[in-house]
Amino acid sequence: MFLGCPPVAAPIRVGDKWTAKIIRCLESAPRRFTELQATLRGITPKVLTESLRSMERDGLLTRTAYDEIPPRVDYRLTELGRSLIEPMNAGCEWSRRHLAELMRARDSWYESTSGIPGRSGVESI
Amino acid sequence: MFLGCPPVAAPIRVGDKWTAKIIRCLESAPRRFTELQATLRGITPKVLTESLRSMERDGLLTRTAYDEIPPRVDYRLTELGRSLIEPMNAGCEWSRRHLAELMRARDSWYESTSGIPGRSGVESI
DNA sequence: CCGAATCCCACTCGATACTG
DNA sequence: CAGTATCGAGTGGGATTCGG
Repeated sequence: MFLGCPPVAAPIRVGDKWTAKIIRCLESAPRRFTELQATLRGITPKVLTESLRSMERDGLLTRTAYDEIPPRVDYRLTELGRSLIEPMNAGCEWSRRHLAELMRARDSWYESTSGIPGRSGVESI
Repeated sequence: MFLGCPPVAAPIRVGDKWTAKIIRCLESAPRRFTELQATLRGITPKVLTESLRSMERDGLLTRTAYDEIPPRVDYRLTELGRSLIEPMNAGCEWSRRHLAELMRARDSWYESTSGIPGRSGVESI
């Protein structure tokens, strides 16, 4: 039925917990590991490393290690990574316009069913 | 640092495995449970039910049960759900333009590192 | 400073079988 | 037809500790 419809890698790639935030964090300038960790409050080094490696693998950012003591590494967006900002902004714009309505729907659902909280949270980036 | 930046519910909501596909499936007309199940090849009744309930809870679609025998239920997008198509299309457009580049980066990463496959697959909708 | 190693939990998703 | 019940695998993410 949807044969020929395009793949939709972007929401999947960006829909995880940290990728979008990392891109926002690198939008204006390259950052060092510790800067990212400080900005992304709550991320552990392991998860930050995994996320950065995964994004590097997909060509969204580059990792540059300087041979100094103490060691220094910085991460910067590639053009490919930067190009994701546009669809991300489309998602943000949707949230700006419609998130309140979604939250209202969710609240009235819980009122009427006394249900337990479900999936799909809301994150700020 | 990013205080005041808008929440980004859309990629999170749509970034799961089935939500985007369900929206595409309901884009042109309401569908019954079995129609959805047939179109979304591979989804199990349990997961389809969970997804639909979760989307109903968030006001993305409505569920209508008709008191007939055999039972009949249909699902249709709300205006809120329909409004998600626009940012979804932005993600699709990004994939159309850049997915090949991402896959190339991923391939050359594996060539150079003999690494094991990582996260973030690619889905067609 | 920038991670790697290890352990662990929660949660999503799927397979299978059953029902009003 | 439209689900529900149960079980289980896989994975993303987190806590903690250790190393170059």
